[in-house]
Amino acid sequence: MSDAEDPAAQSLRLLWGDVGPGRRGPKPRLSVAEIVAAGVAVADGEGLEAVSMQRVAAEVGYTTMSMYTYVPGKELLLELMLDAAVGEPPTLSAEGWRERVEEWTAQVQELFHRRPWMLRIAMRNPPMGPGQLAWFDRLLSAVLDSGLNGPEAMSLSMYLLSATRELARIHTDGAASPGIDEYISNLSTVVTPVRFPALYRAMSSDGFTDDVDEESLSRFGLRRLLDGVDAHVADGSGG
Amino acid sequence: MSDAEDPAAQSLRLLWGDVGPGRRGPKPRLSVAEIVAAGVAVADGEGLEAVSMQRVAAEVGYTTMSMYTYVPGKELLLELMLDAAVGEPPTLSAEGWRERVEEWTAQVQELFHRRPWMLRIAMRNPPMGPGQLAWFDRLLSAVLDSGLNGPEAMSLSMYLLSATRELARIHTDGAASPGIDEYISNLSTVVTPVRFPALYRAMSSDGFTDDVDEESLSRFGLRRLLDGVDAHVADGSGG
DNA sequence: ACGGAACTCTGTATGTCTTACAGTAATAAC
DNA sequence: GTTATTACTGTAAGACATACAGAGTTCCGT
Repeated sequence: MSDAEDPAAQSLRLLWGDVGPGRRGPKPRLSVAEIVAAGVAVADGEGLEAVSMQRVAAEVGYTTMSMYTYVPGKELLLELMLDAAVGEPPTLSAEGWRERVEEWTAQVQELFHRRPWMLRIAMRNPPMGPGQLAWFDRLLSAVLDSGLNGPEAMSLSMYLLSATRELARIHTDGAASPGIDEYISNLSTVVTPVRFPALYRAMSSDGFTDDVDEESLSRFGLRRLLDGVDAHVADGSGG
Repeated sequence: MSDAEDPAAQSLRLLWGDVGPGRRGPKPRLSVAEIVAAGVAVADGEGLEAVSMQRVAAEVGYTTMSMYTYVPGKELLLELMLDAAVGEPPTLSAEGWRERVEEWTAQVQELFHRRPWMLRIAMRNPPMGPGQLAWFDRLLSAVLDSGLNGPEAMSLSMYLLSATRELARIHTDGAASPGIDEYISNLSTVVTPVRFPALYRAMSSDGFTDDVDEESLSRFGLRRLLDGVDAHVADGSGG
């Protein structure tokens, strides 16, 4: 950590845990992993806003500045937390590829609900550490089984992940804020047929409930997406 | 702005521009709109990180604290900026509903590329001011023309918007950070067939280029989603 | 064995940030 | 014209990231 180093390279090295052996000074009494775990614990317990260098340092029992021995700054710490927080990727037990994709989706949703702070880390660099890649690999595996080729499966997996992630963010936005119900009902006051015709039409149609829960919202889109994959595969190869 | 007020109600009132007439003190020399516009200008020119109360105040030519006369805090200012920054919703000129959805998607992408800071505002409350709703209404209108019913069209529009937004975020993550190419090539070092089998398979298949551009990435997913809609509509009503 | 390089950890300090609070001036209601 | 209400200013408090210098620790080369 002494030499000036490309931030991207630094990010990679820390994410993938290269240590570099045979170092001269005193034995480190801490580790990057411990610090990252402490950060995750703070975020879990008190929210992302409570994660400060001082708070994390207090958590591990060292001074604030000693954190900088292990991690070059807060931003990278957050990246590392993100990758650590995903945990072990799920094992998909369902039979068909479709079912496995749905199973995967349910698992990420569960993760995002358990750790909503993951959805609110503002980053400037593309992270994709080992943890996130492992999850992504599981999804991609299921999607590849549909018969899509490599780039297609990649695109589709990214699309699916993106939608799921952002929907979870929107959902947890609402869950945390009080008065959300009031908010929505106030909103319907303002949705007039002249100003927002489509919205008005959709909201006054049969079977529209005010509270659109994430589960059903996400499911319909996902099903259509997978239907589209089926159609594409049937069209392209089988006939 | 004197009384204690529900933050959600405050949010709504400011987003929808209720002023409340007949006030007693001196005439306001500024307006919420001016302040928000200044914030947007700063974010456009110098990035979201440069947006501080002091910087915005300097932009409009008043003291930092005078901002708090109009806006209760920074977080709400960012919400207002988000809703203002979308601008006028696009007019969709294409014929078929599919083409109009694709046209809409291209327009949001353009918007997100032009103002990437919109994708990095961390919020705790659901915003959905008039600006965002207007955009959403246009999308929903096109989707409704497919034949989906209200809740279905709503779900699908949310799904589509979410995917598009998150893909844009990922893309602009990469675009801003230097050494991204190096990053990716380093990454492929670490993708071994034993650790990430699906990823390895997908990446070594034919026609895989290292740089997956957002355009094609997003397009494939979108097309499958719309195919799925076609299938669903044909299945449900027409026969 | 020993000098010094390299490293860990601490304490202090600086600059930036949000925002609370008190004060001053202006305006409209009564 | 008195008074409540509001706009705006100045100061300052408290949180925060992090630069820097120093003290102590360990290992390498000699």
